[in-house]
Amino acid sequence: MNAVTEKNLSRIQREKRGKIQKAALEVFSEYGLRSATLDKIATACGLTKPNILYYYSSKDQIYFEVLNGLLDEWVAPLHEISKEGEPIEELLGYMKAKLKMSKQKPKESKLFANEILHGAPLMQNILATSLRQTLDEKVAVIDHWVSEGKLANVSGYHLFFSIWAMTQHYADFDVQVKAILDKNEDELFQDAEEYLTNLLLRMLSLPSNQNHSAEPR
Amino acid sequence: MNAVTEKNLSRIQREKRGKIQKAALEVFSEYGLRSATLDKIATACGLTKPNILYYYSSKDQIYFEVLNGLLDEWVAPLHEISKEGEPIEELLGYMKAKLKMSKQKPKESKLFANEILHGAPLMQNILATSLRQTLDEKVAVIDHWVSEGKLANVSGYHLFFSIWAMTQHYADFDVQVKAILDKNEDELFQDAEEYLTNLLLRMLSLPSNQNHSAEPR
DNA sequence: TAAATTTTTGACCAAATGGACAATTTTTCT
DNA sequence: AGAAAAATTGTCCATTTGGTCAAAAATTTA
Repeated sequence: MNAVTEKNLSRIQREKRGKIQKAALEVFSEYGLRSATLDKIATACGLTKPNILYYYSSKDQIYFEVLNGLLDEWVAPLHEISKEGEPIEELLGYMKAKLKMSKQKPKESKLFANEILHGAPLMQNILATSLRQTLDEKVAVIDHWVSEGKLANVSGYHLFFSIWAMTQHYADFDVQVKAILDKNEDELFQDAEEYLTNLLLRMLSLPSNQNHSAEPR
Repeated sequence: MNAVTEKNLSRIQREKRGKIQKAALEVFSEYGLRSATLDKIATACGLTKPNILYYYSSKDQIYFEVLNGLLDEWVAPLHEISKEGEPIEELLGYMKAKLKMSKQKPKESKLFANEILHGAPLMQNILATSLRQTLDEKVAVIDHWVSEGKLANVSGYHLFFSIWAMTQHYADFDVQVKAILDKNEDELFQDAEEYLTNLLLRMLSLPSNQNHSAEPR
């Protein structure tokens, strides 16, 4: 396998495919698969429509590539949760990583949100196998921590659901959030982090364990 | 004003418009505004496309009517939060009302989610005025409760964001939830309610206030 | 029951859009 | 430089789809 560069692509191939994917992310995240048009993507990346179709065989394929290209990155923070770490620290770290992604990658977040919202036709399989397996493992870690008395007794699955929901909310529903709060983005996410840190600390700490060592500002 | 029936519509008018709106909700919530077609709506309600356009002047108008028709119902639980009530009880009640809506009206939830996800072109104004005002009032109530020492010190705005996010997650991302958990819907929402009740209790109770009277199962 | 009104529909149109393709231009290789 | 390969584009096409319209059918009214 002559693997000089990723997948044996020429310089031009790599550049153009990169441009297309970047533009496609913009357009797909704003409009969704169906409402996005090749012309919009073409304009966004300064190529012509037939030129785009020279690099990707169809609009659907571009969408698929973009989605898949982001998947690993999207799930990565989950893998960082370490059995060996201090439970609450690990989970706070996970929340913060997810919140950071909402701030820095809102388009990606919206792309996934839209896909799942409409039945995840391209991801259902991955959700039910890969993601599920990873999550099962992490929930087992949480159960272990709970049984060891290091964490309040909570459902690991629902804990993850709520962390996902609350952090992604700031990206996916940013229009609503910004319609209600005037703060600039930095302030907003700063406040959100404080709020969520406090929330998790209170929810996950054992009643006895006077471990309320929230970072002082 | 001859207001015998709603807006002076004949029986046929009322029936057909109702059918169309119901079918439109199905189709729009599944596909979104752009991907939904009049033909799909027509099939879903057993009418022909021109017949639908006899009752509504355009596809956009149907969408607008459906969205607007649901708005009040959607915000209603917020108004139920009473200044006079017991703080934690009021907020738990709100969460439960929202969770119930996720269970019983997932299509409506998805419709709103999709609209906001794509910039809320038809609702931005309402979000920034009506919803914002209502929320400001309720946040003032929360601030009041906090200042009176009846509630732990939390940001009212972020509290509402997180309640929205966590409850709607079970409707909007049901595909993902169901790919990970095998439970049937009743069990799932029962577990979610327990989890969220516990979460809010722990987050909102004052440290001193040994008010952990979670409902025993 | 006959006229007037409302409702329904088949046929049709124009715009939008994903995609095909042959011809041309640019780049790479020898 | 010149041939070969890769990249780019203008043009075109078929399908989808929102919407029109005149005629027909059904309902209401007088």
